[in-house]
Amino acid sequence: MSVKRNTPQKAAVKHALGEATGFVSAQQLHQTLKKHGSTIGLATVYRTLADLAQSGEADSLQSKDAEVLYRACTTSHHHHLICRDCGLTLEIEAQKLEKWADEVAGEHGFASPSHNIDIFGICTACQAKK
Amino acid sequence: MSVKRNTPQKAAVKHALGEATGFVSAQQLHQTLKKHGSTIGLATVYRTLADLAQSGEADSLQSKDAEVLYRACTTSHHHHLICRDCGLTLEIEAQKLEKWADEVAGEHGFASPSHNIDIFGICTACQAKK
DNA sequence: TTGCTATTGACAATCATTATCAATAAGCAC
DNA sequence: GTGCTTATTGATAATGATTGTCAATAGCAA
Repeated sequence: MSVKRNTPQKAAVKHALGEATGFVSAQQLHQTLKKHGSTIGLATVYRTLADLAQSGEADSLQSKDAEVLYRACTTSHHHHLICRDCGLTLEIEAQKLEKWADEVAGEHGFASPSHNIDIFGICTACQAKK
Repeated sequence: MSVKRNTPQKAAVKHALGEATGFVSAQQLHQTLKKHGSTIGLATVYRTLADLAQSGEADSLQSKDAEVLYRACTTSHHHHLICRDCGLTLEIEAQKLEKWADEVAGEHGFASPSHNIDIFGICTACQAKK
């Protein structure tokens, strides 16, 4: 049960994640930080992101090619509407859905239900670009 | 535009996938096939699974630790209710959901909507084991 | 300031997946 | 059946994200 410490590295990762527009990978974040002069280590970026995801300060999501993407978010439960082109992300509230998912699980006798729900599409800006 | 050929290897992968109870990884499937005496190569298992997923004969899903899991399925669109313990999987129909997802996308101006929806829980059998 | 130890960063190790490529074998015409 | 074309296979190397290791560093409480 270790006590957490505040370090400039953690602050930097947190800040960089907040600046990003959509979901970003640990690798991308590391590149960005280095471009801005940071000497932060790649492993530290991974560790910090894992912590943030753990504590609910960031959402994570698997991309198509087997890398994990992260994004700063509100701590309340929500889902995402994500642009397949530019990665723009909107947070979606869906009380109805939560209820539906839990009901479906209950109907089949499943306990401790949880779910993954993400919607993808092409945002208006990216549509205009074509 | 190559013409597909039927090979015993493809049939074996397809059969093994059908035998599996829930989602399995390419690695697991390869182990299983070898245990049953097959000399199939790992790369072939990967290739065949990718083809099946492409053609809609199998569903794929990302597990927590960055591996892709596959499962034989009906070709119509559906979602899954998956046991976190034993991997038991049920297919779920949800017209309401499809509609809801498309509506949400439309409301925000997103085109060509698609979605990932999976529900997890502990099935009755696994609850009983505790 | 001092001491304890959480944290860091460079690098090695792991692991799933993909690419390479020579050898094999489907499918087809005859 | 025979022979030809080329899709497919399987062994292995290569890739790339992520995690483990460990000595050095630096929070933070006293």
